[in-house]
Amino acid sequence: MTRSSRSGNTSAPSSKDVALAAGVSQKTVSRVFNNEQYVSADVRRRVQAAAEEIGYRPNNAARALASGRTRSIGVVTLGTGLYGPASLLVGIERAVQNAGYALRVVSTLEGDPSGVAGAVESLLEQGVDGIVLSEPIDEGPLSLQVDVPVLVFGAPPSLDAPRIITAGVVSEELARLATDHLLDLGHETVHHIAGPRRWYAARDRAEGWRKALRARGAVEPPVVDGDWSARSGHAAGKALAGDDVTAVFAANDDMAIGLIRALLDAGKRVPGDVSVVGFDDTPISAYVTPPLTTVRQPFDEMASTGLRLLVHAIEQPRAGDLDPGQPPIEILVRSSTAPPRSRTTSGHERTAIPARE
Amino acid sequence: MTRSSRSGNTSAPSSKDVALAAGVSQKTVSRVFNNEQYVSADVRRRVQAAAEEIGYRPNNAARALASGRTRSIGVVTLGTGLYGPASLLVGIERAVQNAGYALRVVSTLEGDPSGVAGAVESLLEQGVDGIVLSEPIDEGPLSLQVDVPVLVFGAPPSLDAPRIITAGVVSEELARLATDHLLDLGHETVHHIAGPRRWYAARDRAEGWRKALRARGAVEPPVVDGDWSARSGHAAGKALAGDDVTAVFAANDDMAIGLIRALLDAGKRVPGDVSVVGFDDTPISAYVTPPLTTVRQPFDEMASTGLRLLVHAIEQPRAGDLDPGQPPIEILVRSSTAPPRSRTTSGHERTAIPARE
DNA sequence: ATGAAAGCGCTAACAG
DNA sequence: CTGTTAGCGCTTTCAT
Repeated sequence: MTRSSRSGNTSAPSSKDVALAAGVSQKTVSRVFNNEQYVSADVRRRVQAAAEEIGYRPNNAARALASGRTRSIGVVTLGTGLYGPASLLVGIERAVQNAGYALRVVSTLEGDPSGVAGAVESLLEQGVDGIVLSEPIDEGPLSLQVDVPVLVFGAPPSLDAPRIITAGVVSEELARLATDHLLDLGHETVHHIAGPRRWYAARDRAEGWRKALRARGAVEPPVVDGDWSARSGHAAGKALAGDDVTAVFAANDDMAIGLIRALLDAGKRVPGDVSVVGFDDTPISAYVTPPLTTVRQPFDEMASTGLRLLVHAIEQPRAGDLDPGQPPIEILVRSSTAPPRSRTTSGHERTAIPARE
Repeated sequence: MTRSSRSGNTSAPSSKDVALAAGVSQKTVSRVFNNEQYVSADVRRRVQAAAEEIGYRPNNAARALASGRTRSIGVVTLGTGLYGPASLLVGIERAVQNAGYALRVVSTLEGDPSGVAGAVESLLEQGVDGIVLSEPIDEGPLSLQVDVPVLVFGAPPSLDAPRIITAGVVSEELARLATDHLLDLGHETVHHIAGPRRWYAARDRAEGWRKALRARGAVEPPVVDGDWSARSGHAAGKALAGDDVTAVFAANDDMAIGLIRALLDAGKRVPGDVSVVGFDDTPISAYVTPPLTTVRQPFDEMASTGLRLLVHAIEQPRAGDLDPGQPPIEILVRSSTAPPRSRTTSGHERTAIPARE
């Protein structure tokens, strides 16, 4: 507990110090701290006691240098507070720790062209056993020579790595689910407020929406572009409020909320005049006015599944890839969606919507 | 086994390989990559070309081992998607990178008693030059022997470190600002929906609210406990809707939104019958119904200022502490607050409750 | 079941 | 301006 202050202000104790104190060789200390076999219980105890006594902490830099492995995973993420990326990062954090790895994070800035390549480069210098690319924006093809496995959320970029794993891309299916819900309620078609086109997620969601419309032979209204912000949803709403729009699928909840705000300001009722579906199931979406029908991405599932695959690729370099499985997806039907007014008598009071699926 | 034979399939190239290729000593390569002076421009160019040519990347583990420094900073954060902690983490990420350091993250789980100590321990093993404790929950006193400077957001825990820096705690002032705003509008008193008491931020906000009330001699209604979620704000709203409440300060925007939902459901109008102020300025707060009056924490400022101090402590161990300065704070007045409906301004003054401190 | 020796790739002193 | 010589604290390999 107490460090000898007087004589040895000589940096942190090393395994050699522990060995000396325990009366064993340095290698034996190493064995104990790596849980290797062939150490007698007695020696193990002595070493542990000595280590505790002098406050020994293994030095990971030395470990990494000698072994070539760091037991750490690096993640490249967009440095933004947006709900999707942030939630995924939280899931990755947890999954990395659960797997017994340390986490190094490098964040990129939207609009920085060399961002992703530089971020990967920096992780490689730091030394990581695997990389998670949670970079939602298409910054063009990367050509990187990476010597560790890479887990990619979003579209796989062109990079040269021993193993590339793609995980949990469900935006398209969720968008179909959302659009189908509105169509099922009887709306003739569904408008779409999309995210920025450079985002993979925005493209996937628009694509899912488009496919749902086509499958029913519904007309495909022009996409309204947003930037994920409530502000942009609000602007889109002002544009849409004049038309005879009855149903809108917004590519995230924030835009849906801005949209609803604009609709209400324009004297429309939601869902009386216009039904709205969001995307994300942000924590407040059930409590806004009206409570928002939305779809939920299984971030934790995506992160833990993805990480399982990545760790497998790290630890069994020659084995085949595991089956990623299919993450569960769901739609949360709340009060922002209803059949179009023409099909009901009174549209504006809080009507209970039969969940249909 | 010798490395770097012509076959080239032997692990990564080292600075020795670069030296060989450039016809200089290994030390000179090191000089170039550390931007040391006293390297002729010509040699510098040759080394850089050779490095590029053979795809050399410095090995940070070796660097760290030899120098005792890692140029990395570790952060302990609560593994949650909550707006506050997540926003602060984003700010820290950016600030750490701007300072030229790498970032290691360890997240803790709410309710895990040994979490923070274990997290710090793990960072110390990984090797970091400084630590950021962005742990919003009071898990009781820590007694840790840490040998690097520590930057703390929230209350300083009891730990033994060469330098402890506390940064940007402005919750209390912001809470006063929020409460004063309602009082200034003419409300007799202000109710408060608080966060969980184990959170420093919750306590600070409740304290700011309390001080504002006392300063005016307003009665201090019992605190309503929430858990930051819109759901809990909703529950609090149901409880409050029966009483003759005219003004509420919620400790975050999510609870404010849940509260408003409950108030509206109970037939109250906001701000007609009840004024509500939130806390955080979440991105959607301007677009909910009604647009929410709220206060904003300057996360980016807090992070960059804190980090400046931390880096200073790392790089100038013997210099005094820098002046943290005061982060700017502001209230965003939107449409959820108004004067009380019956400005009857009864002549009877309420007696100030005796201050207990 | 334990130990000795030899580096991992780099930086830290010193030379020159 | 450039090179030489030692390690940093650990894992590896090979003995015992």
